[in-house]
Amino acid sequence: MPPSRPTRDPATPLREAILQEARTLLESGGYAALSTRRIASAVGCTATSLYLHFKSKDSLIYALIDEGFEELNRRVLDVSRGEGDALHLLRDVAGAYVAFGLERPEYYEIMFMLRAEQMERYPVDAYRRARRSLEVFAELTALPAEEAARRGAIVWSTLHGLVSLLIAQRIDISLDRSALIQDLIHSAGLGAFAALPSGANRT
Amino acid sequence: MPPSRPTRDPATPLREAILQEARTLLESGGYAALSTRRIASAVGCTATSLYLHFKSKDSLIYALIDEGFEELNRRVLDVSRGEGDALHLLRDVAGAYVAFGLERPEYYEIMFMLRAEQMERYPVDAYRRARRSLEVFAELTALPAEEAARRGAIVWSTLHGLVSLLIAQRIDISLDRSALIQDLIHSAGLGAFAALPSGANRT
DNA sequence: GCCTTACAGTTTACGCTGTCAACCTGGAAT
DNA sequence: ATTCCAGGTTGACAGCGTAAACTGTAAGGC
Repeated sequence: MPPSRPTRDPATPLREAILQEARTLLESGGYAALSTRRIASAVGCTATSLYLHFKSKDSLIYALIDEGFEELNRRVLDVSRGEGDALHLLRDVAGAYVAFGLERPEYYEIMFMLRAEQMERYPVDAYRRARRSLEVFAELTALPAEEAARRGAIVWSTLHGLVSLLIAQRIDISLDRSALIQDLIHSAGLGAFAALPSGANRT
Repeated sequence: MPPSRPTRDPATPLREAILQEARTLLESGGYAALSTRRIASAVGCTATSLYLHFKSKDSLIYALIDEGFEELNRRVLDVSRGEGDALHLLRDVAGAYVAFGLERPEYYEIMFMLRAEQMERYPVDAYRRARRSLEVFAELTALPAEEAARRGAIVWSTLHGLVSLLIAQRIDISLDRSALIQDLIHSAGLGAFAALPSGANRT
């Protein structure tokens, strides 16, 4: 006889079903749409069942964040292995970063726009590993480690500023979006390679 | 006989007392610490009394946001009226913006870091008026309106990126914070004045 | 002096949230 | 046959924003 299935399809065990529903809700309504009870009722179980598979709601969200970083890393690292000089590569990488943010704003939101106290329990080392793609900005500068790290952070800040303001709809809509993005990516290149007061660089 | 005071000190009518307590809670615990019930119990009234003076919790927060913009505008406009060439003025203004963000992170949070759907009801024109200081970035470039607006948005994005990542504690703490800020402000100057592919500019 | 009106607050309640403790239940192992 | 346990459920708790109904008090008009 078949191994006695529960009411749910065993091909998608509960944990995966919960994750899948969380993805759907996130993509359709952003972070605000994620609630344990809503997930549970869509999946066909009770809210507390969620805690059999995830330590907390936060840790469920961390799983989604990980998925987001996986995609971001894939996109960025793909592009970073392309051809061309460092400046053009950096612009391509920057473009890939911005594209990810604008194409998957809900993922970007939980990855980079949640307030710190809501992220407290996200393991620091996991976060560092997850942010792998951000190091690419630094590496492309080919500067000494500390200088490179600073330039990388500057590039990241620059891109993050635009992406988060666009997602939050704070930028004047009368501005030509793609021109703005182009200019800013160019500007990020300047931030990475142009002469800064602090030292080593090339024009 | 005295005009029969209610249990509360009439010198600070309820609306002001609520605002004051909201300020205190915001400054001590950020947006997450703001709850109608917590405010009410600290003030000595019920949660629903709040709705006699504010349309909703959101509109109470808008009042705080307005206060934040008032301070930001004061700081930025003060500096923008200083002496020096446009580039140095822009760096001073950028410095003032960043300083505000880092010195009043809880205000910065509700002003610029809340997700869009939570801000939906903030009147668009009020928001435009509130953001007066952001136009300074554009004005200092002394470029044709459209180009200036784009450059201004780029500068703002750049600064916002750094401030929001610092506030959210996403930037590697091993980096020298003030050097980073210096570099980024320099970089924002480049974004405003350097040659971009799109046209009019000066070195 | 009495009645009306308006205001300023409270009580109560609704539906929502994340989470915990206790309970149940069906199948596998002893 | 009995025990054990993983995987679920029920019920509850404390908190949230907010709407409706109620209460007490002050001021104004007659």
